[in-house]
Amino acid sequence: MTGHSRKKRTNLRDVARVAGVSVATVSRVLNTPDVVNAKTRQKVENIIAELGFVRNAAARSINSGRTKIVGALVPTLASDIFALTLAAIEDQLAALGLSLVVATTKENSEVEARKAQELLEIGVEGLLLTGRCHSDELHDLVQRMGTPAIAMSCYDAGYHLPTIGYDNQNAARQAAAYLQKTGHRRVAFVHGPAAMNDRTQARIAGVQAENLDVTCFETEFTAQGGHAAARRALGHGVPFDAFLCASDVLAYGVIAALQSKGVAVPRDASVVGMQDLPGARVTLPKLTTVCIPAQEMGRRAAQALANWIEQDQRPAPLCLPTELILRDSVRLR
Amino acid sequence: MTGHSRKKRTNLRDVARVAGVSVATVSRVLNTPDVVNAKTRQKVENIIAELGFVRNAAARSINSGRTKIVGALVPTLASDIFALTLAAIEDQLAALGLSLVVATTKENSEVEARKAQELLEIGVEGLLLTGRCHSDELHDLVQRMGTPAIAMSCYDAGYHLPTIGYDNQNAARQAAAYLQKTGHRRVAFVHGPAAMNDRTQARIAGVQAENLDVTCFETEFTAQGGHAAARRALGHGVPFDAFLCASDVLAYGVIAALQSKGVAVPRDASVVGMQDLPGARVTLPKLTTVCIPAQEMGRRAAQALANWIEQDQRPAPLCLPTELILRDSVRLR
DNA sequence: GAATTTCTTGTAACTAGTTACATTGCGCGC
DNA sequence: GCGCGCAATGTAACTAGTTACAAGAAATTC
Repeated sequence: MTGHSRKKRTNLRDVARVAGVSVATVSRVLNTPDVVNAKTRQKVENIIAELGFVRNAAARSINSGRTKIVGALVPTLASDIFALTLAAIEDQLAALGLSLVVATTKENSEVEARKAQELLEIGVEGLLLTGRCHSDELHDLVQRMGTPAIAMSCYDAGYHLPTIGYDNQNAARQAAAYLQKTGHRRVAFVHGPAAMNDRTQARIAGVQAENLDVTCFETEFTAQGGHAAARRALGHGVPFDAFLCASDVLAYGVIAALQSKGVAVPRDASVVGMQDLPGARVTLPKLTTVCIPAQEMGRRAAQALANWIEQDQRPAPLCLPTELILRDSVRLR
Repeated sequence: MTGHSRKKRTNLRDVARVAGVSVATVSRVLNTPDVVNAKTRQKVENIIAELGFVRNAAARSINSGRTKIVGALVPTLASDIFALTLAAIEDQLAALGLSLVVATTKENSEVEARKAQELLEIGVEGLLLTGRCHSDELHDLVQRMGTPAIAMSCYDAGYHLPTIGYDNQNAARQAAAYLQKTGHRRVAFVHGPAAMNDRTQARIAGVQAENLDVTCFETEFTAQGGHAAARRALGHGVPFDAFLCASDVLAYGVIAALQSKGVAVPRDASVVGMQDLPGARVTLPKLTTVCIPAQEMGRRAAQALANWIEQDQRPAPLCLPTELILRDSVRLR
């Protein structure tokens, strides 16, 4: 008792008493109904409905060791990309009889470790992490508990956890290579905070791998951030041929800023995004972008984690292809 | 045992044995450390760290009756609005020592009832629902279990659950009234699926409450949906003065469709959104919209639910104000 | 009709914590 | 030196399920 009157809910023993059977029989009605005599089963089921009995998963998990919950740690919920991925994860997990608990880390590895511990206390049977940058504390924890854990949104076959994601460096490089091929030279790379974010760092490396004159503009990871970055870039002296954005959302802001300053896209400057969010088809001009298979990744990661949990099969790292989607925001010079 | 070797994790009794103390002492070290002798406490804490002991929340909750988890049921995760609200909820709950489990309903009340049952089995101590349209089954369940539950995204003081949200009808009416005042007459109202969605229905009613010539266009609840709806509207005969959108996201698509068809916004047609998402400031033109306090609502709902859970104080219904944000997408006729 | 098998159900132990109550040992006053 | 109070710790019961095992009843076999 916690003190304040928390009236206890009807439990399995209540059902047994009212139905005039043993607790084992009620438990069997719930778990292996076919071994129970049809008449008894019917009676018990009626009582269950009548009393509005709801199984206590905690008590259940204490014996079975199973909670059927998996946890996901993402930097934030307030971002299309994670929302899209999580939606796919939740969907897939639900289809496999698992629930999803979400915790946000705010790109802070201390917060991440703390939330991971909380998730493990709750009894999550698996963890989905974002990226490859985690505190030692978290690694230790996962190691010790032996909890299946998959890192998403990145790919590194040598990483100590299976990664299910895509090649950030290559994705950025695809965009950069295209800009080069289409005659662009002076490129502004607009990206979110790079500290503690291996994905952003990889993308920066990818852009710099091409023979372009790249200037990086770090900004908040939102459309407004993109807007601000583009305005900064416009006041930067020699004009840029192209704006390569580490996210479509940034690109939305960049396009708006450019157009509103009289820089026509793509006539005066090209813009390339990354992610291929649903909204990228309805910008004006339509956004040329590198498609990152966020939903596919979510599905695959959820499926792989479920497999790991149920069949004890550690998944192989998986690198999903990213693809340059040509639309209308790049001028062919 | 589930069969396949699930090696059991170290538990409180292991810690007690290794530390040479009783289980009660270990439990006290975890819960009421000040009643334990400093030297003993130190010893136990060392063993806990050494063995990497992590408390089993299920076993814990079975006694205390507390899980410190609350559940949220939202139509989908793949939408800015819910993502934004959930982010605020998660934030606030975390600050109050509660975790969030998210389940999506796909706007289907059967799915919703099933997921609610699952959440209650897990032992959520409270529920956050979206809107006012739920199956009897769900109502019964909540009633019977006596679980605190709050309906969000709507306001209805007479509803049997406390509502913490805003007035959808009035929000839409604010936009419609503004369009009327600024000389618009023929208005296309672009909205998402209305069946099973009390919020959308209320918004339709709100728009129709003003003295305008309104035609409704139902479409998918995405930017692409808005795009498609606008194109449909353009082929509708007499041109529309204005497009009122039930969501900013729809408005993004509408603007893009109009501009790409040579209909200048706001010169040839005005566009008004609803929500005031972060992206609404960086459309071109900047979007005039009705600000819906999604994050504030999330925070308030989380706080109110936590209060209800901890102090047994059922919150009063709360209607947050919506506000028309004037930007550049409406022409003053 | 007895023996064996199968079906159905019950008893009680078990999971991993919490906690009421009992016990121990120590310091202190008288 | 005895009893009192108090702090620190231990014992064991309790939570709500699951499940191994036992046992009784019915069906089948010989």
